[in-house]
Formats: sequence, C-alpha cells, structure tokens
Amino acid sequence: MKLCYKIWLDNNGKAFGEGPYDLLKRVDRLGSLSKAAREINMSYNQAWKLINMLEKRLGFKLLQREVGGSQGGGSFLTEEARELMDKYGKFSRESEEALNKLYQKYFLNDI
Amino acid sequence: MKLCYKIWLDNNGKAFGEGPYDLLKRVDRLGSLSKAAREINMSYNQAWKLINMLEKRLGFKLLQREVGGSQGGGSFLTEEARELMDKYGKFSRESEEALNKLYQKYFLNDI
DNA sequence: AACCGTTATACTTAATTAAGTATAACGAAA
DNA sequence: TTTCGTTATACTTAATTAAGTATAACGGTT
Repeated sequence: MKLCYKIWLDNNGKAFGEGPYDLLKRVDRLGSLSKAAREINMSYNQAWKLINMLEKRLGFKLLQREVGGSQGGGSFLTEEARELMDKYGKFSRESEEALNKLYQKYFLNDI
Repeated sequence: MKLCYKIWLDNNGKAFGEGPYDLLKRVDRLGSLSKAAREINMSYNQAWKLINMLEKRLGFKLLQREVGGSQGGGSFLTEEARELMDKYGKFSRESEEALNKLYQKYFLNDI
C-alpha cells in the first residue's frame, strides 16, 4: 500500500501542476519546448497544446517564443513563469513532506 | 485561482479515497449499498463495481452483504472497513488543513 | 535559394474511463 | 406463490481524454 496524490492550481480547469513544472524546468535548461518535450517522450504537439492551455487559464504567458533562425528558434521562460515556478516548487515540496508525515502517522503499520 | 487535489491509497490501482469514504459513510447510515448510491446519483452497478474493485485491491472485505428477505437485503460495514475509514477520515481532514495552509502561504496574493 | 530545427495549428485516430442496459438469484412477508 | 427491494454480474454503449498525423511559416546559415 502506498500514498498517491495530485495537486494542482485550477482556474476553469487545470492551470498548473507537477507535469508543467517539470516541462518548464527543462525548457529553461534547453531553451526549446520541442527539446524539452522530446526529453520526456512527449510529442511537441502535446507539449504545445499543454502550454497554450495553461497560458489561457493562467491569463499570462509562460513562454517567450522565437521562430526561425539558424537554430530554428526557441522558447524561454517569462518572468511571470519564473515567479510561478518558484512558488509552486516550494509549495509542492512542502506539501509532499506534510502528506508523507501524515501518511506515516496514520498508516504506519501496513493496512 | 484555487487549489485542487486528490489523495488516495494505492495498491496496484486506486484502493481508497474520498469517494469511497463518502459512499461507505452512507452505506453505514442507510444499511444498503443501492440506497447509498442512489443518494449521490450513482448507479448501483457503478457502486458495486467500485466496492468490489476496492476490496480486491485492499485484500479484505469492506461490506458484509445480505441478500433476500422482506427488505430485499442490505450491506453493512465490516470491522476492517470501520478501522480504515477512521484512519482515512482523520488523515484526510489533516491533509486538507495542511495543504490549505501551504496554499495560503505561497499563493495568498492572487496569481 | 535551399536547408534545418524551431514554433504554430487543424484535424484525425486511438485508448482509456465512465456510464448504462439487461438478467438473475435471494428470501421474508403478504 | 407472488411481490419487492436488495445483491450479483455480464455485456454494451457513450463520453472523455490522450495521442498521433499532417502541414505550414519563420529566418539565420550555407
């Protein structure tokens, strides 16, 4: 038996969560949404749709896009994306700690 | 923007969570799975499949069933179901508190 | 001008999950 | 023995979600 959970921010649908957080981390490192998607075996199409949906729900841009050029272009985090990720990262980490602590408290002896 | 989350126990698939907890609470009050299901606009079929799945994954019975008789029969919580629900209820309540506190800490000023 | 790896977007298909339908056994009570 | 409201279970259908396919614009570099 194990504990499972999903936590997300919602605004007329999922607006941010662990998946997007991870994806954007990779975009930041790689400078490209398509590279980031590829790294986790997600199609670019899927990643693009995800980011677009989130931006609509959040009401601000997560990525600054550049199209064309010798490297084809790229995507980079906006300042607002960084702020959100910073908050969400801390929130997520502390949430995990809290839930695991409670799980141990109540389900220590296997059920 | 609001916080959303789902928390569940897993053992080769979802083995217990908020939905089953609520359903079993009603079974306890009504003495019938079909009545409990009806109360939350869930088909009996659906409720039955749910409970059966949970029992398989948990490895013990949640309901003691009685078939036939003037009232048709009924379902009643097993002792193990009561113990699990007691633990889960407290765990769930404290988890909610903890998560809401963390959400306020990080996302107080609307994003 | 041709190439290349991006972003952008519509459209289709598959997979998974949820919901519904249909039957039947049970057993006390009338 | 008929009725009634349960539990039990297989089978089908619908709905939702996820995944895939196809096409095009962009703009440095060669």
